[in-house]
Amino acid sequence: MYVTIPCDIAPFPSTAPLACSAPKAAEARLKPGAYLYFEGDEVEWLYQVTSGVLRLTRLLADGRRQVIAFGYPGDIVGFPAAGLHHTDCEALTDVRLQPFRRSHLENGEGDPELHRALLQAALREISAMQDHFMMLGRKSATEKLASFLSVLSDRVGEDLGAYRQINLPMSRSDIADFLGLTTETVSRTFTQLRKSQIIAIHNIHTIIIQRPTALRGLAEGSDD
Amino acid sequence: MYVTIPCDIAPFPSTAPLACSAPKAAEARLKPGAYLYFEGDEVEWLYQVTSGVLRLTRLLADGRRQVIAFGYPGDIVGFPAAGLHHTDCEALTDVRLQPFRRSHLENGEGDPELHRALLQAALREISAMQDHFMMLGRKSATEKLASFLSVLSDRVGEDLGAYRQINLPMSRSDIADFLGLTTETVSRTFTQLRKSQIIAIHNIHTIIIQRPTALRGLAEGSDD
DNA sequence: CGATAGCTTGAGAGTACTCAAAGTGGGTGG
DNA sequence: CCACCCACTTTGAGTACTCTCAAGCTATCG
Repeated sequence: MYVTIPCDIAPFPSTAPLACSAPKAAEARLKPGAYLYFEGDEVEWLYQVTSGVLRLTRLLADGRRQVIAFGYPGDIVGFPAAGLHHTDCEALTDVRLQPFRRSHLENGEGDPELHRALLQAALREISAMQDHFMMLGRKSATEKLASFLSVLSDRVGEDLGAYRQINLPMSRSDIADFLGLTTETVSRTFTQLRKSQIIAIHNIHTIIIQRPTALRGLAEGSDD
Repeated sequence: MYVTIPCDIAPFPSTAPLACSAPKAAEARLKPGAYLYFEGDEVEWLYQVTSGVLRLTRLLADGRRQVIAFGYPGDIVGFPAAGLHHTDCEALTDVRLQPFRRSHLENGEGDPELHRALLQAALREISAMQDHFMMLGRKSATEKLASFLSVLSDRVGEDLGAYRQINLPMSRSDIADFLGLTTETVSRTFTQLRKSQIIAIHNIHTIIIQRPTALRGLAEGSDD
C-alpha cells in the first residue's frame, strides 16, 4: 500500500482472490506482532493479504528505519530479489493470508493464470512505488499525511453518516517512518488537521474524516 | 539506477545482454534530448540500455518533478503497469538500446529464457526502489549526494591514477529532482564536498573522487 | 562577441527536527 | 476492581537544515 494519489487506471489492487486453478495452499494466519519473514530470509512463498494489515520495514545500520509499505487486503507481499526477502514483515493486526509458491511467480509451470496474476502484481507494485517516490521526495508534512489519510479513506474507510471513518492499526512512529517524518511532526500534523476541522480523532487508532474534499485538496498541494 | 548503497548480493544489474535465443529486434538509438516514451503511452517495448544514459521522470500537477531513475547500461526500462508507461523517458546522451517486446515479459511464449530474465529484472527493480525509499525518506542532503556519487563511482567510474572519475551527463536540477532536494542545495553540497577535498570538480559534468572512503562514509551517515 | 541557460553563492525565512516534559490509555498485578 | 506502570502520544521551546528569492558567475552556442 502506497499512498500518493495515483493517476492510474486501476489504482487499487483488487481484493478479489487471485485466479488460481491449482490446488491452493492452506490459508495462513498471524497474530499482531508476529513476523511473517525477515530481511535476508530465503523466499519460498508470496502472500496475498486476505484480511488485516501488515507492515514492511527496512533498517539502516545506524537504526534509522523506513516503513516500505503497509500490506492491506488485496496486496501481495514477499516479492523476492535474488531469491531473498528484502524487508522485515510484521503483522499489525490479526492477519489472514493466501500463500503462493514463489515458483508460481518465477516459472509459469503449473498455473499460467496465477503466474500472470503475480507478474501483473509485481508490475503494479513498481508503478505504485514510483508514485511514492514523488511523495517522499517532493511533498510537505501536511501533504504527506493528507495523502496517507485520503488514500486509506478511499481504500479501507467506512461510511459513518456523512463522514468517513478509518482505522489506523499502526503507531504514529510507523506512519512517520512511512512518510519520512518524525513522530512529533506526525502528531503535530494530526493536531493541525483536527483544529482545521478536516478530521476528528475519535481515538488514537480511529480517525473520522469530516471534510474529505479539503483533505484531498491538501494532499494535492492546494495550500489552504 | 538507484543510489542508496544496497546490501544486495547482486547490487548491480549485469551489463551483459539478456540471454535471448529469439531473433533480436534491431538496436535502437537516441540522440540527447530525444524521448523514448511518455507517461501514458501504450507499452509495446521494453529496453535494455546498451550505452548512454536515460532519465525517467514523473510530473505532479503543479509542476513539481521527481526523477524516478537514471537508466545506465545494463538497466532495463519501460516496465508497464496496466499496459501503460508511467514515466517520461528522455536520453541525456547518445543512447543505444536493445528492445524487447512487452509480450516477452508478459507471456513467456517465444523465449522462456528471455521471459525469465525480464521478470528477474522487474524483481530487482522492486528491491532497488525499496533502497531508494530509505534515501529519500531518511537521509540528509550530504548523505544523499555522497550516496549518489559513491554508487556512480562504483558502477560507471573510471580509474584516474589513484583517484576515480565520473561523468555526470545530467544537470544539477536532474540530480536535485532525483534526490528530493533543490538545485541550490545540490550545488552547495557539491561545493562543500569539494572544500573538504573529498571530490574535485573538473568541470560541471566531470567529478573526480579524491577520497572514496570518506565519500562512502558520508553516504552511510558517519557525520564527519 | 553577446545572449542565454545553467550553475554558484548569499541572505533570510520557514519547515521539520531535536530534546524535554507532560499527558493519555491499556495492561498487569495486587 | 482499582491503582500503578509503562509505552505511546502530544505539546512546547529552541535549533538546524533546507528552501526561497535574488544576484552574480560561467560556459556554451549562435
